Amino acid sequence: MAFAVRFPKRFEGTDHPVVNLKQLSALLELSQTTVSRALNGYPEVSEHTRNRVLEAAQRHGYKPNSNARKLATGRAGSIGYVLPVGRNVDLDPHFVEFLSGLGEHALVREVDLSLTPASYERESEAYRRIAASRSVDGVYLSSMRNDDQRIGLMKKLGIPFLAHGRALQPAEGYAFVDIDNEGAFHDAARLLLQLGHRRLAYVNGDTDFAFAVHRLNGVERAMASCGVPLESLQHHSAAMNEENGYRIAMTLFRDTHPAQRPTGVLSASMFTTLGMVRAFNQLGLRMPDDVSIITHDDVFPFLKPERFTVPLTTTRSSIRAAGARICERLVDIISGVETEPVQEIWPVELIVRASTGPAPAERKPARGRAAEAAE
Amino acid sequence: MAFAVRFPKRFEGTDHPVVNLKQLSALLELSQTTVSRALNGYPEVSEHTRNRVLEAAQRHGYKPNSNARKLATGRAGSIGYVLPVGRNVDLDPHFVEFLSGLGEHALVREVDLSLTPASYERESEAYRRIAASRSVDGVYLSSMRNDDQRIGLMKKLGIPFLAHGRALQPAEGYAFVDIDNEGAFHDAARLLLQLGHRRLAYVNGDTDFAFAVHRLNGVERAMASCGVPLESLQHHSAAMNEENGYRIAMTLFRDTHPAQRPTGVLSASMFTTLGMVRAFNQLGLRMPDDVSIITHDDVFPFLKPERFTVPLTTTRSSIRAAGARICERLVDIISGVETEPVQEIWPVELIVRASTGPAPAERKPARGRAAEAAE
DNA sequence: TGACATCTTCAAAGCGCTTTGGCTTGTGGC
DNA sequence: GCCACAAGCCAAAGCGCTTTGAAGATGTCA
Repeated sequence: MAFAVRFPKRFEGTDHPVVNLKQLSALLELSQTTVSRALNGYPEVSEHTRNRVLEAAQRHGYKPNSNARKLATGRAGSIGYVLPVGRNVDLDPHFVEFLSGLGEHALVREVDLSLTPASYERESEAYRRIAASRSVDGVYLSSMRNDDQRIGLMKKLGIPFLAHGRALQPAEGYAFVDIDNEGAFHDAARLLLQLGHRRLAYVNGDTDFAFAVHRLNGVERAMASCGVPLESLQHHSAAMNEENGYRIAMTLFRDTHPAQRPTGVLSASMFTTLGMVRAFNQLGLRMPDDVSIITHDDVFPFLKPERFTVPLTTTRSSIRAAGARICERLVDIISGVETEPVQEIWPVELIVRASTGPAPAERKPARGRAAEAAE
Repeated sequence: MAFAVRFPKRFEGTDHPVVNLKQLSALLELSQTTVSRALNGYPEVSEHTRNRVLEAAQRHGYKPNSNARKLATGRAGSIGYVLPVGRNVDLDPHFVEFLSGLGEHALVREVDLSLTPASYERESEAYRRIAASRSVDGVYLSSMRNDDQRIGLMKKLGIPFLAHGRALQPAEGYAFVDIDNEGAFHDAARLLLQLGHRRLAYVNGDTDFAFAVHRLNGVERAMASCGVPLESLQHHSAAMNEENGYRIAMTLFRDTHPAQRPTGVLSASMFTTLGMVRAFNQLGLRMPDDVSIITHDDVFPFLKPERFTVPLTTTRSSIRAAGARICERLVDIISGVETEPVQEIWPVELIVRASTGPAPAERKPARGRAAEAAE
């Protein structure tokens, strides 16, 4: 409640002459009202006066004190995000891309982004504080969980919000921007099935998160409609990093009986795939001859699927674009432009590159290969 | 100056009963003064009263309005960062790790982080606005350039600040946290030289940034003290991503006369190295037999040097730890605990793994190999 | 007992802006 | 000539908090 640290009043040694509204209006021999209105574009001030005011403001470098303005208007001019922190909490590396997109639009709309750190356990407390202290005009949520508590909380607290992603069940009454994870992985799985793959593996993210469940649903739908038994899917769920990708690939390909090994793999992230490819190299498995792989790509400029030794087939959706869109819509929601909660689901492209190909020894149950690999 | 968007007054439909100081003090039949003091830990209020107040505040869910508090105190309770945005601007992926560290400490100190987006060209304008609008108590700077203009600007504007990294020349009169880039790359280069490597390459980041120059200095110092001519260093400078790593490795190893090819390589980032390793695989070069490589590792949990097929020798420094430290010191600077600008330079560990080994054909000027490779 | 210090509490004055309601002035219609 | 109306401007009242200066209550000492 109290600041944990006592800050001194004002910046130290700021001799920089900061002119405020009162002084500016005195200089102009106008009332504060008129000056304020002139600056904020209200109509009840003459063009002549407005120009005088704008010129003077420019010349004296007048900038309204943001805190006073926030107090007077009740608007913060910023959007909030509760940043999950903790010694063992890793932010998604795609967050920088998301931020880039968000920031790009925030620049246009002249809003700031306020990050409130909170441990997962005390998350709801952070939202309560945000609501009560009115420090932001609205928040966006991300990493939506299956039964995300935050949606109800936001409604209860009356905080305008927009979700990046959506919870599992009844997606009612709240606004979100999501991608068609189900469709993307359906299409990806279907491609593998069409190529003759019958033993599929899916290296998924944490299924506490709704996107992971949606994707799994997509895979299963594709399998069902091809008449492939769902039990044949080797599904692994873990944090999406290089390490787990490698580990799971080793489990799937080194520690599994040859006849059980998948020939087609779906991977939830580029980092996961990085680890899997390392495992493939180590095991001497070639793409796509021995194994086909399709990865979801959030578009990360530092690691591009087309730059892999074997360019990767991917389902692609730019998370940067999502960031920009979320900023745009959240501002619309806050400013009352968007009145009914819109639920936006983006289609996802399936981009075929060299990492996918026909299933090996399609018709005959892979005898030669299996024997060879068993050794 | 005006909000680009008109926000409605207050959150919509907030029926959530927000109790303010006035109401709380009325309930308690105390003055606002006393309640405020009780909550903020001032001594001039009796224990009994303080307890009553705290209990009532708790019960009614009182949270001070942050904007009012900011206005009254002149303190923002948050630290700022100007986020570089633009269609072609990519944030450093390590930023998420930095943020994690910063956030962890921000949680302890109860400060928020406010990101103000700005294009590179209008950066200084953003700082001016921050200064005039008093929206944050201080800022941190990162990606320091050789002759960074922001240092002078911060001083002129009177914004308390702390730099992550430092500018090149006279590092006087401002506070920073930096790592010993010079020493790190000196040590790394020296190791390669001690292993007999005589043709070194350094795939550096953009030399507009001071860290890149410091590192280059380190490499050159090591070479000089081993009596290796500086001209022999193949120095490439580019954005640190997979793509450039691959491209430059191809230039160095495929497009260069065998006798000129480096045997020891220094790489500025893990992403760069990812691309180089891809090139090595493609060219059939083995680490460390054909080429030794040392990479700088900021510690990125999604991509670990020890998880490469050939575990990488690295210079290591946790950027997450830097984030936490920067938050800590910035708050100290703001609150007046740190009075003189402290310049902190962290040592960097050199961690030897399998990607470094003796130079191939050390004594005899690599005849067999060269001929072979030439083919 | 009076003078004085100490402990609690309070009323009121900001912080710098926005916004309400009202006051002048000028214009046009009748 | 009078009224209605719009345009342009202003004084003052907030927004919800902190903090100053002062006052009342209580205790202490000579």
